[in-house]
Amino acid sequence: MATFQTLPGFREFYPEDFARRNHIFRLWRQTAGAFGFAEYDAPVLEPLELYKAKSGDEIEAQLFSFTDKGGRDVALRPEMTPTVCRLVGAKANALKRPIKWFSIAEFYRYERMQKGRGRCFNQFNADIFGEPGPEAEIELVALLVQCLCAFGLTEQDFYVRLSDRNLWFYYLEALGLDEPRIRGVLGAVDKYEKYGDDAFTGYTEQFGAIDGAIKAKILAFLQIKSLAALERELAAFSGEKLSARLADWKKLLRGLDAMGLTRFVEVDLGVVRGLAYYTGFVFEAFDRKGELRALAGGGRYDDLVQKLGGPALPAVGFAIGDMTFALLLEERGLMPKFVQAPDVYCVIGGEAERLAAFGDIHALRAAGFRVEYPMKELAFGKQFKAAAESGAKLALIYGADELAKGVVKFRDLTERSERDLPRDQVVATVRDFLAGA
RNA sequence: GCGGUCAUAGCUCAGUUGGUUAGAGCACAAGAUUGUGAAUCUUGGGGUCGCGGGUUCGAGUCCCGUUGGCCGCCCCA
Repeated sequence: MATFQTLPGFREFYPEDFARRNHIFRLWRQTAGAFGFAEYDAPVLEPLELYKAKSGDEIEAQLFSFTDKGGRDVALRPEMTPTVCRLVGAKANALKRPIKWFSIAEFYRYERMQKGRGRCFNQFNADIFGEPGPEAEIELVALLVQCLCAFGLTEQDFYVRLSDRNLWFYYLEALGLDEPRIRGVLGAVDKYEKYGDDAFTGYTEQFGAIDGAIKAKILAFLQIKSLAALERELAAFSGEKLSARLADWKKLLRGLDAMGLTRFVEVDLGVVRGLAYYTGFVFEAFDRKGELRALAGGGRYDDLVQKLGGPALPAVGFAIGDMTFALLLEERGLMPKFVQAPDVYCVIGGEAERLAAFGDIHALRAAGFRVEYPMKELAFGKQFKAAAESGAKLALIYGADELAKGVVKFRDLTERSERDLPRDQVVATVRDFLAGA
């Protein structure tokens, strides 16, 4: 047993693990590129104050934070949003709108481990700045869906729940609640799915028992699962805010429908999401079976760039975590097996032949081919076995007989056929063979 | 922060009411095999039984503590 262990909740990526991670990152990156998002990155270590400013002092308990040698209070980043707000805020006036950015980065949270949650994880983050209308949400929900579909997941595997903090706010306002009570109700709404009526306990303690008629309206609103139901419910209310909001909903859902994404999206006003900085549409992706933690989450946060010292700038964003996502891929059998197979395996007779082979090996590698050979002298039988196991498509055989004739033996490992090949044609022949394969 | 559960080889695990030098399969390595393919056979390396303490003539086994894993609660940006 090793003397030193990894810190709790941290992960090590052996080559097979790293290949899986790369696969995920590669498809996310490719998908974001297709949607016209530009990639960025930023420091892993940030001023502690950046996160306190966004989330309040309590956040420190869940951060890897410490004082550095210069006396600065710092924290390993637990999320990307404050950082990207700073980046965008600092150059907002010079950036072409809309600003569509994404990142794939590692984050740290000082939390207890659970299935799908560790202290160190990766997230894909995508954000759009400078677009106040639901056009930004359309783009991001579409990107979110495609970031999952790119791996072969379908509407059978996951769905996106769509909700709206603004709509709740305007609705509860129309029911005559003041702002503190609205926040109290939203807290209850967020918990309702899990706790039922007990979700209102906190509200009752703070504000007294909620009016029965109002509670009934709230519970009815919470059940709304479609645009049609929403329109019916709001028909009884007048007011510009609510009708403008309804128009946004129509635009959003029509846009998603036109992209063919309706089958992935569900209206579900029960989703409010914990943190209070969201200001409009919010959305979360879940596995259909409901066995895993949320796959992704996001929403609109129009006030945050300004709150963190930048100009007023509307923003929407979401993040996909890699841990739950990888669990889902494994569960659905969508995680490929990765083998790092060379293109060419060289079989080498002895030390003299090895020196001859080295020239070709390096030339092939310089030409971009993946070439392997045994580092130690091995019987031919073993070498052919190794060549077959390596997954290489062809073997080059450097034996004394061949080299005496100025050739190498070129063996197609799939066909099990061989022919002699003049030394000076090795690179060109390998290129032709692999291009045809 | 709280609770449950587990910890023996790289992996999966066995190990009897406490009793000699802790085992198997897989994996890895060597040989059979000095020029041709995932087989077979033989052999080998690899363990302070998570760590520390206690009970005992004797602890992988029983007790206490601790660290870590997994699962759940709180939280979830």
